[in-house]
Amino acid sequence: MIYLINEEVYRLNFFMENGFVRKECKSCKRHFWTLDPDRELCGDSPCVPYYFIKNPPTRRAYNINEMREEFLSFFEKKNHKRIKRYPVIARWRDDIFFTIASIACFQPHVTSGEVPPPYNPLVISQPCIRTTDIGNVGKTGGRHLTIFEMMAHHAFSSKEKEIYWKEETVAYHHEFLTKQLGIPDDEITYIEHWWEGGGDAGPDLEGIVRGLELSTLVFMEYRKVGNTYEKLPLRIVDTGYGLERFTWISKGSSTAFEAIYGELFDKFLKKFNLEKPDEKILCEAMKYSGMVDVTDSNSLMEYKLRVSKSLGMDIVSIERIIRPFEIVMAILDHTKTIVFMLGDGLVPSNVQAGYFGRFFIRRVKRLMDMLKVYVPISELLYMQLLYWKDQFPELMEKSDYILHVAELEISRYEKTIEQGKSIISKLIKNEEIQKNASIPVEALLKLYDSHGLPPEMVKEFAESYGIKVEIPEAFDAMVSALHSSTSTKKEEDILQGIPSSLPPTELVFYSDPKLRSIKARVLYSDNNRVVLDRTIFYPEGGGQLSDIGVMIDNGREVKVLNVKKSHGIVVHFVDKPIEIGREVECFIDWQRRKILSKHHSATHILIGAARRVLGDHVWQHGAQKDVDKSRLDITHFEKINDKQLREIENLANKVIQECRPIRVYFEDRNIAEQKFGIRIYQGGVVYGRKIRIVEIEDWDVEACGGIHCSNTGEIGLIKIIRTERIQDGVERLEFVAGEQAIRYIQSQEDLLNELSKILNTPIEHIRKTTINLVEELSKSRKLIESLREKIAQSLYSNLKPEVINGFQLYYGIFDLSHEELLKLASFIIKKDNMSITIFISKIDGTVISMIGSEAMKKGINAGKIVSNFVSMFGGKGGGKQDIGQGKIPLSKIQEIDFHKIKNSINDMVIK
RNA sequence: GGGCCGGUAGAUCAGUGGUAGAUCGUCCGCCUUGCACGCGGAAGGUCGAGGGUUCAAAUCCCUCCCGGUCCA
Repeated sequence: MIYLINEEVYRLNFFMENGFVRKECKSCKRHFWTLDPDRELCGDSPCVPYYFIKNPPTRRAYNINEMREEFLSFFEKKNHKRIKRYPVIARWRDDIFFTIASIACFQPHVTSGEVPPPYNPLVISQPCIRTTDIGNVGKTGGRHLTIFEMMAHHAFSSKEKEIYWKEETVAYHHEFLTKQLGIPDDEITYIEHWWEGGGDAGPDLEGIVRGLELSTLVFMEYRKVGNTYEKLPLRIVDTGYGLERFTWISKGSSTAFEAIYGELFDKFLKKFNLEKPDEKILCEAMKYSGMVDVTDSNSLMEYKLRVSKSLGMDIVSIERIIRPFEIVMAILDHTKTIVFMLGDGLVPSNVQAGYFGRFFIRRVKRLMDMLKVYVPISELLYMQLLYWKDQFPELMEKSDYILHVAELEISRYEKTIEQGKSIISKLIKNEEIQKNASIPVEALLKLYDSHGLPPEMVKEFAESYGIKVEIPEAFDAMVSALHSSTSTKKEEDILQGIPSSLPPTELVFYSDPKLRSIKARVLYSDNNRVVLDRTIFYPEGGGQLSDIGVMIDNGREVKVLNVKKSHGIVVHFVDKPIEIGREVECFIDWQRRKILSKHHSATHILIGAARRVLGDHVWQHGAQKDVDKSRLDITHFEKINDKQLREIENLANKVIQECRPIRVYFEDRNIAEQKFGIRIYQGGVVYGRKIRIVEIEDWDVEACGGIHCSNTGEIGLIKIIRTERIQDGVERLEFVAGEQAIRYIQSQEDLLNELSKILNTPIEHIRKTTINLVEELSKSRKLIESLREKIAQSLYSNLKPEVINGFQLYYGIFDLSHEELLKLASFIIKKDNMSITIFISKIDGTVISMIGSEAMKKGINAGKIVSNFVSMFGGKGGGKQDIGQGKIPLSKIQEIDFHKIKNSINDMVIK
């Protein structure tokens, strides 16, 4: 729906009064505003090459720190409040993993109008991570980066309060570029554009200088609803000034990376033993790199030809010179991304945001492999940390964690690849594959899906063994087809059929959490649901189970089985209906409530303890508070060892013994964030202007809707009962608290007592006794084995075979076990290759037959001998040619007539 | 959250219902001035745990534990 876009929205007084003219670009047909009436092109790449290279338009060169400061202090002077950066991991959002723009820090709560911005107007330089362009990083000289800083000034205007809007925004922008940086005003073009993102939309202007888009000035005022746009309650100035691009243009260096990383770039080159390519080649290559549409191979070829022509060199030679340099740029970019991700507490994992941490680390490793260099990744990351330490000191504080975890990831990756190679070499021994000398697609899919081996790696490895591998175009689609059956379960609508006119339920469990009973009026009821005007029943939420209890309706007891909340309405699930309009008396199961609140408070204590023991990267990943036991999932990069577990447990119990107060209160969202930081969102995304804070004094603060104890002392005791790794990077702690902890310890004690009785030894000796027992068992096994050999030997010498047609028939009923008979038979057939044996155990009716190698060649079949035999005596059994086993009922043993057996074997021999 | 693959000797793994194996490593012996190689021999196993099916389970079924991996 483009009806909102007309040139009027861009026709600013600022342009009119300052002599700008509106033109259409001859190349891309976009409209733009300029002070140069003769200009025909918009000035953006790909319509023009970068012509700031070796030709910067600014008054002077800035390094990245200087440029950031220049921007922030400029807007401070214009009455903007400078605010601190947000983490690159967007934990306050449930729709994105990373902070992708400065405005992302304020979505959705501020942009929706629900929560006021922390300051208004404000200025920020926000590090952002975008993974979509990862494949292009390095190839475009710096147009694509996975991590960049978005400098921005934001103003949030409402009907009540106007801050500023388009005119001032463009004026500020223009003043910053011209007066502050010294860019000639006729070199700046403003391209008209329409912006949409995250459901919001509005017109925007892109600020372009010498082929480089420096900034985007978005005027957010619509929300996209279906196919139409609705006015937002706020009008938001959402600007984005690319710090790296401003720095680049001010230096006029051949690539942005030289501008961003300065001497770090040279250090990386030195580390990899690479020379910087000839400046002339580099400049020429990068000048046109902005004109490449990386998704279009024609455009790429065109670009190569153009560079080749202008340098008078062939494409291959240029590639050979430029390619390693491009890879180093990608490594520079990715290692910075890794430092920020890990520094902001990301734990690499196979899921969600953590997956990207792993992905980037593995990618750096692969890039180094392409360069055929090996430098420990931790060295590169440390160089990044040193480079950024003055600007982002908080990252250096996390250096131990960052370096350790990155190396850990590398070693995991190497292990996967190593194992992968052995899996592939085994696979290619397969006959079918040898015959066709190629690996089929299904196998390729399986290698990736089950073993994580990228098809490119399989191809490279298999082809070194002469096995061809063809990777189908649709490989990714085929992978997702493998998982197509995955169903996303829909959340059932608990309010279905309930009139929407009902008022929100008054939540008495918050205002008076100690109340055990209350009278309330029934506003709605059907067969299994009741809605009241007010309730003390805590609904399921925040990982805490609901209260249960009863409602008394005029002496009649109605059971409350479960309670849920949706859109402010608390729905009680009950076992029978109640007449609407009745007043009922509610009683909650107080014992259960007490245990649940203990478990909930214990969860908060534990996460505080885990963070102190394991590190700041520990975040709650999920939690469930049940009656019997509870569990807390936390992010951590390796298995929690016993010592750490004890430390966490001890620390948690220390907090309990200190009887710290637990305060629960509602707080303004901005104030809470400023006071306690993003860390309060352990339990996930929380909505609303006022949020409910649960604060354990000097220990843990979280935004949480649960019911808690008022003092840590009430919990009494926390016992962690086990840990489990539920996925990479996420550890589950199962624990019990209060009475449940005591009960647990008692049951452990019962177990020990029982063991003590069984082993007939005091508890202190159980350990040693068990060790002895296991050793004894092992020794006995060996002894039995050797005795069986001996029995077989001695029995053999006493056995006299009967000769039938040249075969030696050994038979008999013995007081021996199954295993002993096996030994005996196997001993005989090794000595006598014309032997046929058939033995029966008097102990359990086992029948064993084995035959010598020559007898086998003559067609005797031990399996058949046994099956014939057992069928005669009502047993079961069978086997292969060389061995048969079976069983007959013990009662039949006295009926055994060996003549019959001999006859049946005779039949077999004659056949 | 939903799949898939795997767990057998110290290590790497083979073993599709019928006597638990191979290679490397270890130890002993031979050969050798010595070492490496070579030759001969030996030790080394709760077949991840528990339950079930079966005359018979490393093997089939169920539950659990551990590791790897993919998708959302």
